[in-house]
Amino acid sequence: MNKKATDDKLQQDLYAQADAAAALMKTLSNTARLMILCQLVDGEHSVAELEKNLDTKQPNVSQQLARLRMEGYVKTRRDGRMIYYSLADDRVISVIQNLHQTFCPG
Amino acid sequence: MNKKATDDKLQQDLYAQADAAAALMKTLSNTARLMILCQLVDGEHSVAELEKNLDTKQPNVSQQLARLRMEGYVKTRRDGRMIYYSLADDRVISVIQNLHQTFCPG
DNA sequence: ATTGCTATATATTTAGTTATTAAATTGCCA
DNA sequence: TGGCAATTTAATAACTAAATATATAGCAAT
Repeated sequence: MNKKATDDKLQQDLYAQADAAAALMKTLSNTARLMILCQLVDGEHSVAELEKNLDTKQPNVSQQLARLRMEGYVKTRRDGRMIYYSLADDRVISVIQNLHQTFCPG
Repeated sequence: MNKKATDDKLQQDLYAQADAAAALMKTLSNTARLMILCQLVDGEHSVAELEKNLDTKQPNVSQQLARLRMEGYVKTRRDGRMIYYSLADDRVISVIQNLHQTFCPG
């Protein structure tokens, strides 16, 4: 593989990583989703618990949770009629913790 | 101030910070914008330099730069006919560096 | 002054997102 | 099995962003 080809491969990887990062950023770009993930950093919560700390109605919470599920950022566990959500992606934890330090210092 | 009022105030601050963080996430949720900001972490660059490493056309780069300017995340310096961009917000640097560690480890 | 390059702006079309209301599941318990 | 509670799904309306093409403006050299 010559120099140019190596460069192209590095560029491709860079784009792939940038796309992945941008996709995560898009997921975090909604206040409700961001706060859901924040709450999940310290462990699992039921939908009702999550909803309590959000300024939006329950079906919207559910819609955002559905998106987070589909994207693989959270996983669920059913116990009776309650559904408990928890984080399923280490990168999310890293980014959320960094955001907390950056935006809520002290 | 009673307990409830204190709680409300904390909640308000939390929402305000969450909104600010979500707004930054939205800005970073576009691959072109994200890569522009990545490039600026190690110092200022002209539009032409930035464009070279992007997989999009010039008007789009310009459009994204305009948005970054408007949001106060970058500042510009003119030298002749070139305009040099650099970062203007410390929180962006923090988040980008964290993303780099998270998505481009090693 | 006009050619060419760099940078930015505008317009249009297309696509995606968000929040809301209403209706539908799913599981528990009397 | 009838009813309530928790959650999801569906449908829609209002908003926001994207890409593309095209146009404008500043500067610099010949």
